[in-house]
Amino acid sequence: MTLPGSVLHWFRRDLRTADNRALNRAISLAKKSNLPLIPVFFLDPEYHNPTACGPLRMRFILESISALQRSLDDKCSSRLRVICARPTDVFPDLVRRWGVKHLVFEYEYAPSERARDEAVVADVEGFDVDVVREHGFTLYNPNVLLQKAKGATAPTTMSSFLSLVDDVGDPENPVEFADGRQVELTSCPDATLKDDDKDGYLLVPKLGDIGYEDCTKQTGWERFRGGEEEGIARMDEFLSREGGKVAARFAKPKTSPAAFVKRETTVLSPYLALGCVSSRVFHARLRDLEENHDVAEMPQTRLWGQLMWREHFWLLAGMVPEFHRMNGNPVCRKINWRTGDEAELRLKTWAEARTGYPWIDALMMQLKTEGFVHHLGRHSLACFLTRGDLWVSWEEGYKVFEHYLVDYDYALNSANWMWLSCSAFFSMYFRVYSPVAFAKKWDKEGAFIKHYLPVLRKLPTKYIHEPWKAPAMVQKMAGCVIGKDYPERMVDHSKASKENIAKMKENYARNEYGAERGERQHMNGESRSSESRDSGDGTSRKTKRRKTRR
DNA sequence: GGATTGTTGCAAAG
DNA sequence: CTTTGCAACAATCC
Ligand SMILES: Cc1cc2nc3c(=O)[nH]c(=O)nc-3n(C[C@H](O)[C@H](O)[C@H](O)COP(=O)(O)OP(=O)(O)OC[C@H]3O[C@@H](n4cnc5c(N)ncnc54)[C@H](O)[C@@H]3O)c2cc1C
Repeated sequence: MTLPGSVLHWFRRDLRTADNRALNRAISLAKKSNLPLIPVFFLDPEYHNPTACGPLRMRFILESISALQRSLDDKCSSRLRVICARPTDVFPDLVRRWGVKHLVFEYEYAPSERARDEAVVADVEGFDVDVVREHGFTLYNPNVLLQKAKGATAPTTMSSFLSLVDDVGDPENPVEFADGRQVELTSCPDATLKDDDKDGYLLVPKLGDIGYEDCTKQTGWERFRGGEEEGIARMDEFLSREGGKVAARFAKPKTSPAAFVKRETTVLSPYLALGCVSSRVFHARLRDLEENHDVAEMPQTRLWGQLMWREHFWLLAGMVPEFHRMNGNPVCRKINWRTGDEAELRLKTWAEARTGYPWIDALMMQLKTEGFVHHLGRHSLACFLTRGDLWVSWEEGYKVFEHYLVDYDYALNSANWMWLSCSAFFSMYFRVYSPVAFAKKWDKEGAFIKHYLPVLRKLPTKYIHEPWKAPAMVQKMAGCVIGKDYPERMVDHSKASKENIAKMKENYARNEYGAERGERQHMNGESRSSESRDSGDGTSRKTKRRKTRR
């Protein structure tokens, strides 16, 4: 049974009904042409598999699409279809099956998603399908920013990005669901719904259905629930703390990485990463807030600025090839990270929270049990793995974060790992986080450490940051013998960090980058101008840059 | 071309 | 409690 026609809205990182321009377009097209709206989400084995995507993030995604399904049922009586397949494998069939006339979706900017979208668009080309795309994941259409940018290239520092934003002005205002209009759409014929039901499209699968162990039995850890309503509620709650004063005086480096009962940042990142909350809605709320309160903080550190970091990194991620890797990435310094068995072993020890440094291991436990770590906690983890202590490539850390974080985001994860490893954006490599001193600064009493590392709970506070210093008797009394109940330190931080600073110096002196740095073009599918092709001397191009000194 | 700037370190010395 | 070494960094702004 094929439908005479339909409008397909493909949900990806826009799992919301509010301020969803693409969805609004789909709805108005359906209305105008009297066709049913068919919303679809793909559980794509390329992304939604237990290797790349851990159970906490998977659960968050499933919760978000469940919430979306309910919301769409209520708001426009259009059932969200959830299809377990690669979009490129099934799109032609779906177009035939539903007689798709219009395919609508929001742009994504990461290369693999871009490639997938191009493939799908090519697939449906032969079917006379009108493909409609909107920008909505970020505050700005990247091309609008690039048009105003110097030399049409993305800025690489925050201050120049901010002046660009200043030039361009505020982003477009958020829009209401269905542009605030009444929604009465042509309903989908029962026969079609029946077919879709038979194929299992009408229900959101459970974790167990798609090859995951159920992790919902874990208790005692903070649980971040997916969904648009949850995200909006979280935003509202944060912005109303002390009548907005908390948000108004927000200063990122002053928020505590050790706060776990009540978080000191918004924890909107997972909602922004999946589009449960629109960045433009958040932005508009912050603009409001700043009009009604005195805000003294620097742009970079106040709450509004956090969204600018996101915007900044997404603009770059759409321009820079191999943004999530060192090789082939023109903004990333080439650094001789450790390789081989020793690198494997170190990575494993770090990832299994067995470094022997309570602060680092507690943070890793927080990552694994909750899928979220405060920004400065991520700094500690990332610095330790890379330039601080272990000298293991940031790409390995990236993958571990991708797996465990509920807020995993291609651009933000890449950019921040490069930042922390002094591979890009930040270069003062002698500023090294100490796993002991930094812990003492933020987690003086060790409450955070004890919460996430129960084995250390009975240890006197005096030794909580450096348990190896506790006398044997004290260790025994606390039921925490070093080398038995809790591991020996894997490295001596003061020794390792000094060696690594010296190595950094050598690596910086080589002045090599992952690729030649030249003109770049945003890879967002609108192909603004004809491609500038390299003349064919491909491999011989040096990745060394002119040195200014020495 | 030279000065300025850069979200968020640490430990030791004065 | 402030300054300095770590080591001279890159990008941008005039
Ligand atoms: C090694 C490392 C890896 C990271 N990986 C990710 C990731 O995969 N996904 C992710 O969302 N964030 C990542 N971050 C950035 C940052 O730590 C988180 O965005 C932030 O901690 C989320 O908490 P929040 O929502 O409470 O932030 P808030 O301080 O409340 O900020 C609000 C929003 O601003 C944006 N934002 C905040 N900090 C940054 C930043 N440094 N860079 C870019 N955007 C920012 C986020 O969208 C965030 O939700 C990473 C940071 C580091 C150091």
